[in-house]
Amino acid sequence: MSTIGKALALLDTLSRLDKEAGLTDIARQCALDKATARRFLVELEKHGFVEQDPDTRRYRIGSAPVRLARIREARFPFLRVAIPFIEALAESSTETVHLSEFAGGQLSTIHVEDPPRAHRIIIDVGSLLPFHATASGLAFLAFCPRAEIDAALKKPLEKFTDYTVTDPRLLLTMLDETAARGFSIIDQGLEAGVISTAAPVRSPSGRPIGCVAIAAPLSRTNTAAIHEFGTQAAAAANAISEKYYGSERPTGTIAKLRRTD
Amino acid sequence: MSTIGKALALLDTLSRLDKEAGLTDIARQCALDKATARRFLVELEKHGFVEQDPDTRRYRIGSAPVRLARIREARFPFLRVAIPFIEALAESSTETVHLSEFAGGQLSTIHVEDPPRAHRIIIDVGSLLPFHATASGLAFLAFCPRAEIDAALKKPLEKFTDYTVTDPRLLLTMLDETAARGFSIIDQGLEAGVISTAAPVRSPSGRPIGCVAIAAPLSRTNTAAIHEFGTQAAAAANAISEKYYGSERPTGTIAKLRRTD
DNA sequence: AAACTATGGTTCAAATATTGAACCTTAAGC
DNA sequence: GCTTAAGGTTCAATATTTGAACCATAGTTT
Repeated sequence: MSTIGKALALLDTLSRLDKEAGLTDIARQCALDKATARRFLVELEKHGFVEQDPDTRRYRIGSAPVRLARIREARFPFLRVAIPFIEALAESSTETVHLSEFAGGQLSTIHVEDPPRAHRIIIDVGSLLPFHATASGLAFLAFCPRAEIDAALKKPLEKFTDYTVTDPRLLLTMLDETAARGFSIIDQGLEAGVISTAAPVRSPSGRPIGCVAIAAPLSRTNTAAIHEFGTQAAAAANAISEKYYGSERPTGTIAKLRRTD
Repeated sequence: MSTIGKALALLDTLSRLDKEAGLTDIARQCALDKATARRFLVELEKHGFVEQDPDTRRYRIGSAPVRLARIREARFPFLRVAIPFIEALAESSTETVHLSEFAGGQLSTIHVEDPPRAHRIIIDVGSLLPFHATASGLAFLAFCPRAEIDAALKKPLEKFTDYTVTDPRLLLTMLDETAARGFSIIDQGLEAGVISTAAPVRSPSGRPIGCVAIAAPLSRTNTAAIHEFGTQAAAAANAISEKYYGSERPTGTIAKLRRTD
């Protein structure tokens, strides 16, 4: 792996820790030599990507990403555009609605709207969504080129619950259904007792950039309700896509996209 | 320079461009070989720090910084804490108030509040503040250890206007005045017709982490008004510091800090 | 208080990744 | 259909990265 990759992986690891971490800790978590980790941290600090607390000597994410994020959001205001739709969907569905974005080969949760209910699904911003075990992952993959689907299904597929589907053939069938329907459904794939449905937000070229998903307790849903949620998620995803990219629409139909890619 | 440093410098350059840029452009702007720039971009893209538009093949800042920024702000909510004070100051002073943060060896503007007046100073979020030519830069340096002051004044000091002070000896005197007074004043150092005053937000250890600054048209200010603004900026900076770090106060007096560092 | 341990931080020869001139490919312009 | 320019790739030469061993400091145990 390149040096840059290792340094960025360190940054990612640091960001996923619950709190500030010391040098030895960081080196261990990243499987790097202490000297290497230190040089990376010093270099990242020079550019403001990490900060070292002068008292505790522990490291934390710096402020450079905040500046970059502002620029990114100013030019490419995905959150700003999407959040109103997510809020509306949370209100109408009275279930947890979350938005994910594809970046760095992973699908990450970037926003969550909780419904005002005592019993609801809790999802954290920043959490990663496995492609094979979440509605978002499936919805994302279903509209990707075949090569990327195969690549994703070739990796080891972790079994999170008794219901997690890990058979690539079966997953392919589910992807076909998702593509045909326009939204995915995953029954307890990541967490027991939770059923989810999701639809992709796509760029004008048809490529998915993220997903809108609704997660509900299995105990208070039925097939009809889930299909209704899926339809609503797909509508929200399309609305976000349209607002985000202007009135350009994804080229071609879903079926055509899957064939030509 | 390390590979990581070069890659992060590329990211910084990309963020400062007005719009998305092509490979050749980026390579030229960063003084890198095309092959090198490409490898960096590919590596940065893998981790979500840049994105390549699939149609135009141009590159832009990716979404990874947005995720990192969320984490940073959740753990270290500088903007969230500071903005109310900046807003209040803009309202009471009826001039442009801006907040800067030190990161990666530079002082960058991270927030600006414009007053509701037709004639006002315009400052962009993201703009860099030279240490010797801005009130923020001076206020920051004045509370830094002597070694850092010397390092900053040793660099070539650009003359932005006829009024920019570039004599290190004179600047040192101004820094002493700033430290004694608690806020800096710069008369047309960066832009003709603009006078500014600033005070540092400091961590409990006394180290500046950023500045609160007020910028006003020279034509409608006088010495008394500027001193009043300076006092207000210092009060806001201290209030931010206190709220941000809890009730811990910067250790020692200003004079002591300057001597012992 | 001496010995121990854990952490942050540093060094330098050996190992490895990076570099860039030259090359290929594609697409637009004429 | 030729020319130009941009994106992208290759591989030997080269500069950077690596990590075992080291030092320094602070807290803890005996």
